[in-house]
Amino acid sequence: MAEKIKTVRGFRDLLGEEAKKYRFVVNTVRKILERYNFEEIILPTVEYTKLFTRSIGEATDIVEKEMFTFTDKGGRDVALRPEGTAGVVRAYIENKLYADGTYKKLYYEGSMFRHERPQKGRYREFHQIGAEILGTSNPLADAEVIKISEEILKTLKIPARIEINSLGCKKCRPAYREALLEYLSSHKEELCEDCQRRLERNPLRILDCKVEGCKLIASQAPKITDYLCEECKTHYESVKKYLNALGIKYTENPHLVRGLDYYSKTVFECVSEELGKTVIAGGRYDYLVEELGGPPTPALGFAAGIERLALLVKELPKEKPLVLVIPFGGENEKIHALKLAQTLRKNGIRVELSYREGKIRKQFEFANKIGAHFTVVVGENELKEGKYPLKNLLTREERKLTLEEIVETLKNL
RNA sequence: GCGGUGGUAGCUCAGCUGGUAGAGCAGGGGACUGUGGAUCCCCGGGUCGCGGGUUCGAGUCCCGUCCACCGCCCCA
Repeated sequence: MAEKIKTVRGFRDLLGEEAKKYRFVVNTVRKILERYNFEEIILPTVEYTKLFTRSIGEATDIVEKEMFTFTDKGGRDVALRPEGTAGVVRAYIENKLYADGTYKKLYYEGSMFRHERPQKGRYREFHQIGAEILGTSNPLADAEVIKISEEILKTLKIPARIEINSLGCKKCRPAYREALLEYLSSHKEELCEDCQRRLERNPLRILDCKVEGCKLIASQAPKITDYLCEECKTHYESVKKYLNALGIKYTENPHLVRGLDYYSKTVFECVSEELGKTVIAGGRYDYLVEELGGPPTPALGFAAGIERLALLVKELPKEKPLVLVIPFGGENEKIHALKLAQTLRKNGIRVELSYREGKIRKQFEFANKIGAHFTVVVGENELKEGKYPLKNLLTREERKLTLEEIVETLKNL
């Protein structure tokens, strides 16, 4: 045998149940988003590397070590997208979607790439479905984005807690940062190695550290919510008021910070206890559009990890019952079965025509193996009589029916 | 990127201190020539992840490497 070629590390096939669950998640989320009047945007997979370094932040792990970057044959410095928001914002600016003076609601879906250590629920190619609202600072939008996330989880029957926080804005964050830095510096010696490094680069992340000692220090740290400016405080209060009005259960987590630099004001995460991982996350990014060369435009959005959600889907919607049409005999019977199968399919029935040869017993074993619910045998007797035995494999009950009667019986199951 | 565990048949795994592979399930056929999941009988199938080393001899020991899983970092 020739050398077997395998998938590249961190890349994989989705098939069978996994593929079905994946599709179920995507279809469910799409339906919800379209009910909220989001429009789909189909984005390129490859963008200039600069788009991501500028949006996500130079000092983030994603940019520092996780991007799939390469130079194309024209010498362009490009990358496989590690997330979707940057692309949407780029498209928003490039296509001048701000021109009509309203806000835009867009959703996308597709592969994202991050060169990380693979694990269950974490691959180098993974899929997200996300939505963005560009051009509004109204806290109603923040509440609705969180509402959508909750609705996704509820519809998929996935338990997850919703955590929210506010990261403030350009006005209030610097003061907080300073206070935090001052507090953390006074405890520098007690922090873990990573956090000592973070102190310089991204002190906010220390709040999120999992090391016990750091957690303790973090728990005493000044809270961003105590430092919010009037505007941010009002905004945050409004968001919470709307969430309460919608009956959404959430917990405030003053230590919730996100890994991407572009967030401001509202941030949130939906965390699955079972997975121990975040399944949906998002927030507001009021400066990103401007930083990427567009007009000042407040915006927000979220992204859902499709595989992570799929991993938590326990039950799939019922499929149409499968009918196995079994030709039994020679060429005449095969041709008859071939046409009979078409008639059933034309009526919306899911039909497999058996290509299997041999004894009738083997045909029924085959029917079981492929999970058929019904069988129809097309043999010599049937051609003579014009009636076919429709058998329900679960109840083992069999009735001789005409083709029309079979169609009538199966059509609406 | 760091640490840990593991890779033997399609699947789950056994294989003691080195002596050139085995079970269960699955698969194919038959008992049973137009009716299935049971039972019995028979059968096929493996470069023991890959490469190197030690050895008369390596699935077994050593080194490297790849892959998977778990934890960390980080994240959807």
